[in-house]
Amino acid sequence: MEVTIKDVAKYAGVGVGTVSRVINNEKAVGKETRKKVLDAMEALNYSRNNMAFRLRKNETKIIALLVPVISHPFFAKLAYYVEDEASRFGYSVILVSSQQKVDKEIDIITKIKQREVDGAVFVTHYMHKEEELKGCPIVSIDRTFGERIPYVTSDNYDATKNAIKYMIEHGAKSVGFIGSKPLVGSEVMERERAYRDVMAEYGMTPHIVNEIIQHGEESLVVADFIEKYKDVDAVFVSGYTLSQFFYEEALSLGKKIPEELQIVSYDGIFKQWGISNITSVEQPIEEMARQVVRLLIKRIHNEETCQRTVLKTKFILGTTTK
Amino acid sequence: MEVTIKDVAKYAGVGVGTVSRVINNEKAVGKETRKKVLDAMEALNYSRNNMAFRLRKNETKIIALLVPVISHPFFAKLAYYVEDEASRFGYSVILVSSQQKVDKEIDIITKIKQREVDGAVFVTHYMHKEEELKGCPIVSIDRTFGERIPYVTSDNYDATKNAIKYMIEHGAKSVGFIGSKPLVGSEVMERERAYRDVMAEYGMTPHIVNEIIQHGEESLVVADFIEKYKDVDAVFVSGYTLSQFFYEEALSLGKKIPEELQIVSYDGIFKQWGISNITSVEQPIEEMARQVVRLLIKRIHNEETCQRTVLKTKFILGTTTK
DNA sequence: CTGAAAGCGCTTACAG
DNA sequence: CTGAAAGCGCTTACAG
Repeated sequence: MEVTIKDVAKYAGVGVGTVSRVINNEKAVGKETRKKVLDAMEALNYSRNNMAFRLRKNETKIIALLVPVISHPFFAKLAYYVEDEASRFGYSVILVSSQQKVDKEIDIITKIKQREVDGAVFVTHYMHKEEELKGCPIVSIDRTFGERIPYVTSDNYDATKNAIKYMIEHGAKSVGFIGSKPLVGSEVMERERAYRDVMAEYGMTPHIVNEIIQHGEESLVVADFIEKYKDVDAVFVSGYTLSQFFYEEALSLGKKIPEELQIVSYDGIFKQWGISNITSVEQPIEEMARQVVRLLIKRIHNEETCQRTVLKTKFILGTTTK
Repeated sequence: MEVTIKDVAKYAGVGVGTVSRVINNEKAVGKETRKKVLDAMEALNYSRNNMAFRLRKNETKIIALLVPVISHPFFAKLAYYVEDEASRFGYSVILVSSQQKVDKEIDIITKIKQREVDGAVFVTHYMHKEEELKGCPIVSIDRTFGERIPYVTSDNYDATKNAIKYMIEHGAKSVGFIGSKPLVGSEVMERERAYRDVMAEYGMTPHIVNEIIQHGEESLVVADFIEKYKDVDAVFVSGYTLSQFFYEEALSLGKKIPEELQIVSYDGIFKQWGISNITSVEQPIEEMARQVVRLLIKRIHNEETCQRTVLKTKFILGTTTK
C-alpha cells in the first residue's frame, strides 16, 4: 500500500541502504546516485515511516505533560510553552489531564516503560513508590518527592515573605493564610513556612487554613475562613484557583477590599484573562515551562541536571492591597 | 538492556510466539504454559515495547489536536474533552498550538504521512491544496474546506438569528455586527448571513465590521466600530475573544450597558472563569469535542461518517441585555 | 496448543 | 561511494 524505502530503491535502481543514506542526508553518497534517489522519492511521493525509524533509534520523540486539568488558565499557559519549547527540540507533547485520578499518573509511567513516550513532566501531586519510577525520565514543577526527580520551582519562601511584609507595611494588623495543600512534598509548602516566620518576626498570631481542598469545596472553605477569622484584615492566598474564590466570596460577604481586607495571592494568572485584579506573586510560567522541558530532555539523554531550579517571581500590584 | 519478548521466551522455555499470545490474551494457550510465561514476565519485569507493536499493527494510537492557541479558555476546554474522549478509545492526543503559523498545519499533515499520528482534528483556519490532504484522516470544527473533511459545528445561523431578535424584541432600534472573520470557509460565516437576514426582515440597516483581526488589534477594531456607529444600541459579537474586548472597550468609552448598548456574543466560555457576564450563545464544547473525536476515529478506520454534524447551542442571559 | 520463520519499514556495521 | 545482510521488538500465518 504505502510506498516504502524498498520501492524507492527498486525504482532508483539502488540498494535500500543507499536510499536510507540520502534520506538522512549523509554525505557519503555520489551526486548522481543521490539525484536518482531523490527523483524516485519525488516520483513515488515517498514519506519515511517514522514508526520504523523510531523503533530502530529507540526513541519516540514524544514527551507527556501531566497537569491536574488543562482547562485551567495556569496549566493551559504552561502547556502552551511546554509545547513550544519541546517542538524546538523536535519533540511532540502528549497532553493528559489527571482529573484528580492517580491512575493517570500511573498510565504515564506505563507509557514510558512501554516506550510510547520518552519521558514526562508531572505537575500533579500524587504519591508513588520510588522504585516504580526507576529509570523513568521524569521531571516536575514544584514537587519534591524523592531525590531522583529534578524540578523547577519559584522562590516561594522569599516571595511569600515579601508579599506579607508588604501588607503589614501597608497597615495590616492581623494577617491570615489560606491555602490548598498539595498531596505530596512540594515547594508550595514553603509558603506556609514563610508566613509563619513573618508572623513570628512581627509577633503576630498566625491564622492558618492550609488543607487539601477538593475541587468544588473552595467556596465553602473560603467562607469558613472568613467567618472564623473576623478580625483578619489581610490574607495571603496560596493556590492556583483559590484566590479567585476568595476574592469573590469576600466581596459577596460584604467585605470592602482593600479597606477592610487586603488580599495577595500566589499566581497572578487570572489577570491575563481580565478576570480580576488581585495583587499577586506572579510565577514566570514561560520560563518554568522552558526550563522544565530542557531539564527533561537532558534526563532523557542521561545528562547531568540540577535537582532543583528556582526561578524568580514578580510582585504585581493590583487593587486588593493598600 | 531492556527485556524483550525473547528474554521472556527463553526464561519461560517457550517460543516467542507463545509469549506474544499470552501478552495479547489469546485463549489458545495452555493453562500451564500461560502461567510459566506470566511468571517469567513478572520475574523479568517485562513491558511490551509499543514502538514495535505499533509498527506491526501500523497504527500509532495517537491523534493530533491543532488549535490556534491552547492558552485560550475555549480551546483549553476543548482540549480537555478531546483528550478525555480520545483516551476512552485508547488514543493519546498530541497538542499543538498553531500560533497563526500555517507551517504548524503542514507539520501535522506531514506527521500523518510519516505515521507519527493516525489522524488530526483541526480547529484552525488555513488554506490547503486539496490533494495534500488526500488519504489523511482529518476532521475539523466549524470549517468547511473541501468536501472530504467532515466537521462538527453549532447551529450558527439559527442561534445568531434568535439572539439578534431577542435584542430587538427588548428594545434595540439599531443593531450592529462585529466579527473576526475566519481565513477559510467556515460555518462561522453563517452568523453574518443570519444577521443580514434579520436586518432585512425588520427593515433595519446593517452595520457590519467582519474582517480578519490580528491578535493584538482587537481593541483598535472595537473602538473604531463603536466610534463609527454611534447610534447602534445593540451589538452581536462573533468570535472567541472579541466579546471580552468589546465589552471592556465599550465600558471604558463610557457606554452604559445594557441601557445604552446591549451585547450578545457567540461563545459564553468566559463566564466559567468568572470574567464577565455577557449574554451569549454558548456552544456545547464538551459535546463538540466528543463528537469530533469519534468522527476522527471513524475516519481512521475508514468507516462512513457524516460530512456535517450540527450541535445545538444555548442562549444564556447575562447582564448585557435588557 | 505451540514453535520456527517471515515480515512490519527502517538503519547500520561490514565488505568491497 | 554502494550493496547485501542483520537486526530493532514485535505479530501472525503456517505447520505440526
